[in-house]
Amino acid sequence: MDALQHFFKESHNLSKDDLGYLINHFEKVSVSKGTVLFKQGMVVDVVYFVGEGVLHQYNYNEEGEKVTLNLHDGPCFCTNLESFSERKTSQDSCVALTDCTLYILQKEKYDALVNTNVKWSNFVKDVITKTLTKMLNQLKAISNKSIEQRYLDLLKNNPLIIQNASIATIASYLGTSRETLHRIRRKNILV
Amino acid sequence: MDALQHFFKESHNLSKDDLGYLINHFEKVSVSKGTVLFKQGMVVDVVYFVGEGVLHQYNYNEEGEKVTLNLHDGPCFCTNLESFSERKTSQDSCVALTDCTLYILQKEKYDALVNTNVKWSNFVKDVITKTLTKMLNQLKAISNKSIEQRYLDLLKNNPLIIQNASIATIASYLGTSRETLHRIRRKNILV
DNA sequence: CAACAATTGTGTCAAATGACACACTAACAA
DNA sequence: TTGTTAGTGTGTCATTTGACACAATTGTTG
Repeated sequence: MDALQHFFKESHNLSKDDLGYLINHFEKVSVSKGTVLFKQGMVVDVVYFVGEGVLHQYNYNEEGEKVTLNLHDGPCFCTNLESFSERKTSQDSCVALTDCTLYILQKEKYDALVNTNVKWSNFVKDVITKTLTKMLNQLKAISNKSIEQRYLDLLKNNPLIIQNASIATIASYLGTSRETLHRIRRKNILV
Repeated sequence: MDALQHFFKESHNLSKDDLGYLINHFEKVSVSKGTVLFKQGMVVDVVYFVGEGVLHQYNYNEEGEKVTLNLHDGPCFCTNLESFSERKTSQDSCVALTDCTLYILQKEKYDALVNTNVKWSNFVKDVITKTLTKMLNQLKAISNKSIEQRYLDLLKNNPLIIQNASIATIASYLGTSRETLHRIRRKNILV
């Protein structure tokens, strides 16, 4: 439970007992590269916490092209939130690009946690609030950056993503074409 | 309290009593065009619910250019979430582009609500979850659309935004230049 | 009304991009 | 080994875009 404990210790103040209580809701698993974590058409009834490894979340647009929605590089959460919280079928799929250490939170355990008492409900509320805040800040940051700068940032901050995702996947993630990303790569070959 | 009641009735199941209890946390105000709702440097200690009207949320990038973060067209919530939830100073500002009917939720009232009991804490958690879900879906939708399509969607779904924001503001919101948006406008003059 | 500022409309041009075509390489199976 | 497949590297070209410059229009203020 190492990575998970570390994450909650860093991001939220919890007593030792509370931390133990929380961690008990998760189940640690190791999955190998290529494992499908969820797939288009199913209801995603778990939240994954990625301890180590890289996940690829994607769907297909009207033209049938694969569109990368997210490249998760632990430590972070990964799920299809709408599917999880409203029990809808997912339009996204998620596959492990590397061997991964994951911590699984089942929907029933999640529901039990948020109904324990007001403290735990507020704790989950705060985790979700932080997730939303983080996403808003990322969007702000992105809006001021060129594709090239975003690629260089990724190279610096998330080298595992660069090493394990194909150039086409990264291009789709950055919202550009494979060829343009290749030009950027060639130009920055020394970096 | 019309627009606010209507919003919560539509989006969440609440008994009459619960709806009344919730609504009591808000204060209805009318503001005129040009009113500053919050400003860079201050701590945003309220959440606004926009009943009617258009708000412009923006900040400045490193080059000192105004960047539009959001154009809020009621009914919707508007705040700086990070500033509100963590009492940090805001880097964003927010101005009314039209006369507006707003419903203000003070931070103290918010804190009181989420600490009432597990039911209300979970209610707020669900509102935030829905907000996050909605944003993720918008991002998905945007990633498949051209600037032109997004402009036409805005014209169709949020005509008040088109009517009240300048072409430069809308261009910034869509992530393009004033000139390019003008080309799109000229091309679709008949629409 | 005149003067001024702010916004919008427009043309030109260099640069960036996407689409297409195809060669090259690596990994893997038969 | 050979063939196959997926992924990557590369060149060409039409199109789109952003930047710049400036005209036209609108709105505001004295």
